[in-house]
Amino acid sequence: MRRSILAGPVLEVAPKLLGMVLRSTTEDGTVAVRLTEVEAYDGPNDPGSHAYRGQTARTEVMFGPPGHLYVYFTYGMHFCMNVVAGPDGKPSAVLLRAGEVVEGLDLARARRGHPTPQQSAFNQSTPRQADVREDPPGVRPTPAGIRPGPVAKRLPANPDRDLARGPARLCVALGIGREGNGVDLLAKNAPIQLLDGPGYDGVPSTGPRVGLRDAADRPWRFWIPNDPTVSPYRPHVPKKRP
DNA sequence: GCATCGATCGGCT
DNA sequence: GCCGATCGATGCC
Repeated sequence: MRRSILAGPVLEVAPKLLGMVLRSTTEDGTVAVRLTEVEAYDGPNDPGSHAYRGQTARTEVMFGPPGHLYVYFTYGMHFCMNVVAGPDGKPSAVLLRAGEVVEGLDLARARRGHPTPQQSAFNQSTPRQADVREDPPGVRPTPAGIRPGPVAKRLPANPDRDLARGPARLCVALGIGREGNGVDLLAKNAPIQLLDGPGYDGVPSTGPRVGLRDAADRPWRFWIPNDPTVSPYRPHVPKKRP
């Protein structure tokens, strides 16, 4: 992974991050994800960017060189992270919104509070007793003894899909919080690293960024089409007045 | 100072 | 689909 790739215009950098791998190592172990969904934020030209109104203590990392990690805290409980892009001094960044866990699956599951396959009925033919729910009236076993119905529908076919589906989940799966802010992702011994990975050859899908009030019309979200780990689109919703 | 609301998520209806 | 949680950055008086 070369820093010069990240130093270009953020709208060119963002799609290039698709298919790249972010790997994080803590005392608990290593988790790596292949990035499947990102959003571009173009600093002073972009009302949706945290850097739109100039540099603050929170946003100072974005004003530094490309390839560093900008982590921020939001909604009183979540962390989200960006890869700083563009040349030194230009505060553009790419929000990492989702990925597929490709290493450290068990650790990622534990951090996200997902049961391991051994602990649950996921993907097993015989559900444990606690997962069995009462059938609604009218539901009967088929002649083969298989009950279609709420139980089968409530258990997702692939729970691992959700491990890093969404920017805050991605941070949890990788064990990244405040202390990740400012880390140089291209440094040789950094605890969090951006690696070339398999890359992505196809044409990314694009659309408006998720949950923004301002500049909601700019199609600066990029994702790998048909990838199940991409998060669902949500428009901005104004809060209700008391 | 104080009020507002967010680059969200999980639980519940 | 709707709602509440929870805190820090920002903006207005």
